[in-house]
Amino acid sequence: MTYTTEHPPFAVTVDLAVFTIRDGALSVLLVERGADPFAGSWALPGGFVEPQEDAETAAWRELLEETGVERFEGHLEQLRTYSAPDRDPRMRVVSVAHVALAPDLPEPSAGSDAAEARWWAVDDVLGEGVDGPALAFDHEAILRDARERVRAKLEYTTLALDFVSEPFTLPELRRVYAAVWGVAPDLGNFRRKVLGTHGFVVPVEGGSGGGGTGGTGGTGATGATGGAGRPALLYRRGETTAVQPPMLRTAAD
Amino acid sequence: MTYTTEHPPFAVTVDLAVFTIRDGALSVLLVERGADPFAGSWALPGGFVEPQEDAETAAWRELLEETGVERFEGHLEQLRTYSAPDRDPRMRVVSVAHVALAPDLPEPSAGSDAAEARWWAVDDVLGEGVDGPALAFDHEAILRDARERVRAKLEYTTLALDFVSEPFTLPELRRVYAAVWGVAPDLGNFRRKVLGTHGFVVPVEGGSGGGGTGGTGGTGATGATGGAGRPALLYRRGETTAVQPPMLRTAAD
DNA sequence: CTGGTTTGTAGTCACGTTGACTATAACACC
DNA sequence: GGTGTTATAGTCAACGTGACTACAAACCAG
Repeated sequence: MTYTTEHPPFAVTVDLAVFTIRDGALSVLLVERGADPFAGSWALPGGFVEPQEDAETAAWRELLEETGVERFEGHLEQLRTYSAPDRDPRMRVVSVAHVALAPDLPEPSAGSDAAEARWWAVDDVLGEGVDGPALAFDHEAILRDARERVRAKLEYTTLALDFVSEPFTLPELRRVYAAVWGVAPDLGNFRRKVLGTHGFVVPVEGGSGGGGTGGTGGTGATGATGGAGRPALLYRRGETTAVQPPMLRTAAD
Repeated sequence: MTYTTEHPPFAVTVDLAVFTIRDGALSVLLVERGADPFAGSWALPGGFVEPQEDAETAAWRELLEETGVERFEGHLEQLRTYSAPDRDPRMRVVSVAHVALAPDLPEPSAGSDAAEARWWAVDDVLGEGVDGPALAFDHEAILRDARERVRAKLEYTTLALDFVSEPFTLPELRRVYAAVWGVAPDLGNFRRKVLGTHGFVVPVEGGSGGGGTGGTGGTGATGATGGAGRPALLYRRGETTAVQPPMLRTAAD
């Protein structure tokens, strides 16, 4: 199909930096490109915005398609728009990049047009002198911006909650911060801040993490570590989305 | 001229929320639309992105055209992209909105395609039950987002410096915060914060604001108030761009 | 079932920053 | 040369943080 316009022709796409925590590491979903340009390279998932949808809708659609999940529990927000004239050698493409956060998702199906899709530890992609894959287009810059956005928002919002599934434990939540920032926040101070910020988390009625006495149904999904140590209490997310004053990251990376 | 593509055809534009402080009020540059749709309404300045430029370049170009100045001393950054399918009744237009800040600029020339262009106090445009003009398209939402961006960034960056021209006085700078936030920060605390943040401002050698003794050339541009009171010292901007911990706004509006 | 280990929980304390004020200095204008 | 206006300097209690130490609870191995 072809179209005609009286204005400079642009293609508008969305690109997605989908983050999750896997094995204690901040990870991002990448797809291997099957066609030129950059065939064989890895790229952020994305696609064209359809005529009747806005960028966010397109991002949600691509997200569902690429991750293969039916119902996405998580967070999606616009990052910024990348519009360098030569960012795609084929044509003029303006891309509205988005950031998505999710609790541990299943290994993606290699579906659609991508040759393959998998999770990569972000440090393996952006790290200095690491084995990581080269990213297509300007996706490395996008990924960097996206990671910085997530790091920053963890400070002054409750965004970390979107990385865990309910109910969760405080140690689980703390591991999110550790994965994203590269250093774990101080244990005691972290508890004080999270529990002291009204509406950040709410305790689950009589819920203890371990498989111990009660057995109210908790199968043991609690401990990411599973085994030893005192079981933690269970929590759900509260109403609050802002953390004021912010929880500052302790430097690293 | 017409173009053909094999992808859904989009027009890509930039819209600009250009802010300045005029008469102690945060003001924005609006143009009156001369043609339909929304003929007679006011709108944010903007225009099409040309084939060989990126969005930021286009924004700079439009900024110079619309304000009529040759050299723009100020700040320009991308806000976010607005892409609702029906935001422009004529065709599919995706707009990359930008925020620009500048010291008091001259009254704009009504040049180019706009019927008229002038500064509006933002409170007259966004205020409840005020006389202000109705904005075209989704420009009211963009303006709201833009104002919030500026308000927020004043807290944790030295962005306020882009509203004053050098050399400036601390009271001048404080009036910027007052205009943007709607309330003036406490005088003493403001001085402590600005002067105590290394690299926020640097004193001008032997520069006193008033027209008093020295007369080093200072014509009296210093005092926005001009007249009475002890003249303030002059400063220039420092190297720092971040304010950590942030200077919190004291609520209002 | 007992000891060791692991992990979570509770509480302390010095330090820095803020927010609210009070007092003083310097100039312009009348 | 007063007099009012505006800038500058300094004080003090309250709060939140960062860094630690002590304590409690459960799992696992032997």
